[in-house]
Amino acid sequence: MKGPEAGRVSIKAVAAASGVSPATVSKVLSGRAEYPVRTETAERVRQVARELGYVPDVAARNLRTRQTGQLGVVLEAVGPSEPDNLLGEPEASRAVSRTFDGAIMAGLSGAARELDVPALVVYPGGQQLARTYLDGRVDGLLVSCDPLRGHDLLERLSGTALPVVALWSEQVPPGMGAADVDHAGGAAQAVNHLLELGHTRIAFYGGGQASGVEHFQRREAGYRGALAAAGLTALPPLHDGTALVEAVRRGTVTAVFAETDLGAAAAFQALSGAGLSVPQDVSLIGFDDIQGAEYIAGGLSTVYHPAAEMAAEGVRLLLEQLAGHPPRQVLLPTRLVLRDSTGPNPGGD
Amino acid sequence: MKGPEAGRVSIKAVAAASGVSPATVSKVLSGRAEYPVRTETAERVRQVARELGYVPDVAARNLRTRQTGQLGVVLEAVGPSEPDNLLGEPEASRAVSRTFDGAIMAGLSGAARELDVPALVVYPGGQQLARTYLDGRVDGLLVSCDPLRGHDLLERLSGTALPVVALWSEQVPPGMGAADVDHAGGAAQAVNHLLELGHTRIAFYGGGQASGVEHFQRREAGYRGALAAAGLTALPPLHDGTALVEAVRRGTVTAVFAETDLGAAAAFQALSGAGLSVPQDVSLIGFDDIQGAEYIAGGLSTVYHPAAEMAAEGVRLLLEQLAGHPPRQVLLPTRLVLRDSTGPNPGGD
DNA sequence: CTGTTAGCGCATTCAG
DNA sequence: CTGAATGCGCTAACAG
Repeated sequence: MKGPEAGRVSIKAVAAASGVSPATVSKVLSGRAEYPVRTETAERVRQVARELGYVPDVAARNLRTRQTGQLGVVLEAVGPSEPDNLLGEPEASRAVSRTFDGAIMAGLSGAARELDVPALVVYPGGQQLARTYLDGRVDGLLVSCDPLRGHDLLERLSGTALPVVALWSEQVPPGMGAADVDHAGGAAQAVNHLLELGHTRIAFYGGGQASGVEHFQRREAGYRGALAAAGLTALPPLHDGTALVEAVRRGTVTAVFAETDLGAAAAFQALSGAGLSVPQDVSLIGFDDIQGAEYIAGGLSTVYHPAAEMAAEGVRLLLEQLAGHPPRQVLLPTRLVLRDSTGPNPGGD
Repeated sequence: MKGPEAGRVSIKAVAAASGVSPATVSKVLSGRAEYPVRTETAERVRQVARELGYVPDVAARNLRTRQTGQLGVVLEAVGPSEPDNLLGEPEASRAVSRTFDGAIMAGLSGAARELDVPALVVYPGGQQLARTYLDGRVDGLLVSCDPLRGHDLLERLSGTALPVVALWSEQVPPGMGAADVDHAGGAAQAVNHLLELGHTRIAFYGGGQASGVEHFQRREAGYRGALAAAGLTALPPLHDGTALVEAVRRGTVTAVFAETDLGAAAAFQALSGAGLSVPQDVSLIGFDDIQGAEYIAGGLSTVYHPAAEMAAEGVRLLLEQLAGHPPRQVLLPTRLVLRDSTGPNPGGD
């Protein structure tokens, strides 16, 4: 039984118990080949260490080696107690990140595990505090950017010696890595899908207040780009349910690309409230593939948002930087998820 | 300009620059009253520290003080790369935690910020690895319990000197704190709401495979308890859409309490596919208040699941334990969220 | 009130 | 191949 004393076994105790010096124990347990130790001795030391329940003290190790192996994480959405935003940030922005914080953590954890990062240090201050990330707690920092405010932190960090990778950000100060989702590309996938179904009158549903959110702007840009590439022009964006219903009734639009799945849900609610059906009267496609998307609009066609993959990529990028490579910027590809809310264009065009 | 050299300013440099000894600097910057320092001196030291951009080295501090102020976190859902479960864990279990990991992190972060916890250390190994949490990285550990596997880890941890608080767990080994959601109470709130609307034939929708999940069992128990308290007997549980539709058509049930919001979404889909409407033909209430619940079933009445609050409470409990208080177990109250999927019982009874 | 001394536990020299 | 000596940066004890 190792017992509660396990934490108190130091390298010195192991050394004494196995009849070697602390230095030798350290060499053995470091596992590194550049320290030649007789196999026999090494074996015995390892055995004794195991028996004694030796656990290396990371504080001492960190102090000595001047690094931790740990990566820092700044999450953007830090909970209900976060002070209200002074900039009048649209609610949509926060909702997006709240939706994906779980996925972010999952992606980070998965990558960390695979790449042998012993721990992730989450700074609870979010991006509010100008606190220091340079206190030696971590070797590098992942910043999950607020679409509206993230850049401040990045700017402040850009002068420091701390390697940084931005998540959810395409543009970063020089010297930083970045991983983001290809919002424009995803929007184009959605629009192309509708085009292939024969639709030509395709509207964008969303925008309005939330247009301050860069991701959504890129989605709209992707939508416009895909239409332009097909020789079509974008219709005026639909900002609410009544405008949508009206446009569908008039036959002005036969398909709708919603900014988000939640937007698609709202659109569907307006539509079905007006007696219009999906996809018979109008095709509907969203963006995000949120949990429960299969229950929206009788099974929502949408674009998968690779938040977890992006986070995992961020870990890889940061580790790359720590290994001395120059920072890179990466855009993660989305993927169509087709369910039942999109169908062929019934009309002539 | 502090510049990239900020991290290299040690307490010794500050001492030299302000003409005092390192110890005095330490005393000043510790801010603790038990070390009396002349206000004048203190002022000067602080000033110099600021000018030099001094940042305390946590590794050194941790080594010296034998504590970190940091709290460890073991999240259960650790992403897509998690090795498949050998126990045949129902998908539902994972879905629940994935849904709430974002909320958990938000709650932890918020509480950590308010209570001046400098950082949360997330162990990426999840509950898979038997890795050590005793390496001095953290002063205490929060374990977000897998409904099925969490207890193993808790057992293994219960012999150690590390203070532990379990999240999402009612029963814990002696000596541990715990915070959980009051699933049974929440279910009772839902059922009581239906009873107040005049329903007496109230069915539980869910169970089936997922019945291995303790939380869901407690929800069902709460449902039964509330009915029993009203002098009613529970109906046979409905495990799928067809059973549900049939029961409603027969008039056997007039109201349904679904195990989860996602379950409610599935129920609604089956119902509306069969031409039945909510709440006219049958009232429907869920559990969780997931994002998008307002779009389920035309606005789902449900029970708010205080995951973030539970996590925040966990931080408080752990800090309490670290301060020497005995561990406590806390159940977080749920709250009804009424929307449009529940209505009065139209029938005679 | 302030300075001096002594280590926290480990990883790295450099001798042997 | 192994061991003795050194110090990472800080803070707790004690001496002034």
